[in-house]
Amino acid sequence: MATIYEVAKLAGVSPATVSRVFNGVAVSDEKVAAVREAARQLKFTPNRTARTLRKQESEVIALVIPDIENPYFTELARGVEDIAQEAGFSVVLCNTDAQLEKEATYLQIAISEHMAGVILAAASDQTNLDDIQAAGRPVVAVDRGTGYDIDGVIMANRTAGQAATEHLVRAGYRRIACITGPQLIETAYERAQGWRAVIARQSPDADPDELLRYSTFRVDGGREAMEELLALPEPPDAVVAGNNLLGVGAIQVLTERGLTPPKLGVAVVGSLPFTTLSPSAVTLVRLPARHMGVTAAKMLLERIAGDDQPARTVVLRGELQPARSAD
Amino acid sequence: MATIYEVAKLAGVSPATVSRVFNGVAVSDEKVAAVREAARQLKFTPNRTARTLRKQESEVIALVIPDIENPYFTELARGVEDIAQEAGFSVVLCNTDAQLEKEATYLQIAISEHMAGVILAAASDQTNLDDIQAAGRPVVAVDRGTGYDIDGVIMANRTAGQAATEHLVRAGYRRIACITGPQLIETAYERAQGWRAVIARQSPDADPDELLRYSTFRVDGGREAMEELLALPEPPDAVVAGNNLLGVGAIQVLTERGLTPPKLGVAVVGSLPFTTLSPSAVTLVRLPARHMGVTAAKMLLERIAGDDQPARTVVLRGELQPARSAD
DNA sequence: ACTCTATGCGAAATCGATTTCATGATCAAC
DNA sequence: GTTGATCATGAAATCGATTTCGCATAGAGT
Repeated sequence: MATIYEVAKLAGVSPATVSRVFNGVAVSDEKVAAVREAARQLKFTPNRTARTLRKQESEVIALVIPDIENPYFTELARGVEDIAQEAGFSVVLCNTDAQLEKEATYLQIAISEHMAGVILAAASDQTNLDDIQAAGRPVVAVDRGTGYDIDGVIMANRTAGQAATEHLVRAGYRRIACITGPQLIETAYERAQGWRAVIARQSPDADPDELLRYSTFRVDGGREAMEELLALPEPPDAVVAGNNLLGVGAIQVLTERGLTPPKLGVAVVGSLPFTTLSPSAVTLVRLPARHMGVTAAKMLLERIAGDDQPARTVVLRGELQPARSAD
Repeated sequence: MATIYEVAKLAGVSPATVSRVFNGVAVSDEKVAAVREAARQLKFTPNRTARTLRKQESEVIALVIPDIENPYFTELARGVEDIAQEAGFSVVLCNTDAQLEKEATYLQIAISEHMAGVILAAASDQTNLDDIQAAGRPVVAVDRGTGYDIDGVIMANRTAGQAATEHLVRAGYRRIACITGPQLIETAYERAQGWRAVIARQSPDADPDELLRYSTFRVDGGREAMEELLALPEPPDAVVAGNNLLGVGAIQVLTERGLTPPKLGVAVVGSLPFTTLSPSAVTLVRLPARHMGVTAAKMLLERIAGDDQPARTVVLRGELQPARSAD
């Protein structure tokens, strides 16, 4: 816990010079050597708090996500972390539980801790970014939009929902249900829209909503919705799950009832990283979560560096990984 | 981004008084009102950096873990977060990838950002805590020990390994293998020791190491080890997986080969949160990860509050959840 | 030889809060 | 009525780094 003053005294220079040595400003070789030696002896580590206070910026970026227990978001986090690390930034992970209040708290903290920027997977479209924008901190949206004109990286959700559904159609399924997340969450809604478009084309007469379930983006939600669907007078012969956890829930229910895919067709928008199912039995539209994190982090770093071009939105596509029927 | 000085001026008081208002020190009612009103008008939020610098402590605790993509650790993180939140602390999650170097970096950051304390799942037993101890910051070990005499919360790993193995024995399996994590990681080693104890009792003549595989604590590791075991001249009829991800990997391989449990018996030390397998087919020794986080957070908060009783170690037990053979 | 520019470096100001210290006011006690 | 204790309050010091400013020295240009 040595300070710059103690190092200065030991090295026989001024504190300013010590600071210069550690910030790559021109200092004579002999003084550099003296300072480094003194710093080594005292185990000097610059106090980041003081540094941040003076410079009015820190090398920390906040990653604000709704569910840290969802592997999709941890994968995203890995992407962010890898890029940030390289650039000398550290990442603090903030879990909002999809609650606006917690989210607001973390955004305030980001401001008052002078964090360099924020990557935000918004809890809803109600998120208020006025304060953080007023503070001049860059924000990059991931996974979901925010209603503000800021940089963002999103998935082609509608397309993904469509691809998943179409693949089930091609595989011969005829009564395809859809389980997705809360209706007010854009990703959930869009994926359902993709599903709906295919259904409408396929069987224009059917009431689409009969086989559509808005739920939570969690395993429980998938289980409940799947059970509801199976209890219908005329149950579906296939289902599209709107995210990884819904897929897990749905498949759990199916497995328990002996309806293991492909007996009942399952397509998931997202990956099943820890599935113990034979990987070939379920159709996936894999979402490049890590890549989303990487892209967002790069954009944020550019903004932090002062880039002020107009806001960009990057759209990433999922990759269809079809189930192989015979395995 | 108003400062305390601006608030003071607007309210017609000194900055000291503004600080007092926000820290619950006695101030006359009228001045309190004036300050609050001024703060409201200016949207004043205290600058945490300045506060931290002056007070030499912050309301942030670091949670340092080896693998943020492992649901075991995210569950632990949830436990920590919930308790910390209640107490007004925020948690920053630091992912070390099981690399000593990254871990050391994060520990340095914890010091130089004046974080209030650290909860650490050590990357190995080589972790150096000298600096952070010298800085007087409390550290609580989770999941794994550290070689230092500090508070800790660990699982009864040996017992868990034993329970998992015994259950397979009772279920009638006779050639039980074990896949565990890196030998130098205490949890991996201990769980294997539990397995070994049962095997030694059961078949004293057998060479235990033939059926023991040290691997990584990841899905890949489980896959590889399982494949190796199946390729043996005399393959096992059951396997104990040393953690959740190894279990996933092993089961994946088995499923691909039509050896779905319980055809080949599987017991996992840990949970399979996102398994799509019928939950009853695999024996689990569930580890209370969330509870571990909760306990660790409470201990850390006590230390932060100044508690200096001798170091405590809390041992949590896994809970056997037997596979039901007929389902 | 003389100006001009560049460069190294120390003194001191600065970031924004907290906290110590001193002051003056209020009130109870004797 | 004096002493003493208590309390609200402001001025100023403080936390530890960065950065501005100004000075002194060195080297380049004519």
